[in-house]
Amino acid sequence: MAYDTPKQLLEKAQSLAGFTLGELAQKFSAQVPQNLLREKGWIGQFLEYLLGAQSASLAQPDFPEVGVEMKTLPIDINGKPLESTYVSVVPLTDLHLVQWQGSVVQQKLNHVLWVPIIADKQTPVEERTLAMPFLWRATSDELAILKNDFEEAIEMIGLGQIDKIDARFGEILQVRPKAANNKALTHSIGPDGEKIQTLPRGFYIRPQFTAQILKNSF
DNA sequence: AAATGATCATAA
DNA sequence: TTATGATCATTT
Repeated sequence: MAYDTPKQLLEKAQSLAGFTLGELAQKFSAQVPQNLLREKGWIGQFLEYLLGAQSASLAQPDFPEVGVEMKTLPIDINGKPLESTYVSVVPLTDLHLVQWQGSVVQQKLNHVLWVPIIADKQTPVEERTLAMPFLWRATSDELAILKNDFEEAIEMIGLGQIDKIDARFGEILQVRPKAANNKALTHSIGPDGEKIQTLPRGFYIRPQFTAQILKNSF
């Protein structure tokens, strides 16, 4: 399944609105996990399957043919986001080669298909309901903040300050651990340009910002 | 309650 | 190992 336009993808996604994950799973003979403890990405992967995403596990948008990234977004009954949104890994080496333009973050956030799911934790996974998906692009103001957050993080890492960055950095885009556990290590560079070991990190969008996106879209 | 840090599954 | 898909769990 390939799409000719973002709108075609949007309409496919919108055709799923109002159904529960259990109903959708039954149609496609999929098994819904009892909880997400051991399958935290199940909902996102199931939606990729339903929409026919092909570029699984590649550092590019889910639907490269139309340039759209799909993100599931858990919300409560009032439409408030329940979690941050993972965007991509944070580059920790060869920072001199990294620019906002062309970065994985920029490419993915250029055009996003948000798929909100009413997913209060007390609701069993199979009873969680898809809300109305919508396409989103950042405004020029939002884009400027995203770019600034990205560039500040990249600059600090380039200066060997990765271990000075915590989740409080970034107005919209934050940097948090993204690893199997807190013993997992990868390479970065230290204050004197030497090779160091550090925890892998990811860029995440703060829930306060996705709340604004939702508010502006409905 | 919100924010930060830790963690789980899977593919290539 | 590093990328994807994220949510869990503890701290503030």
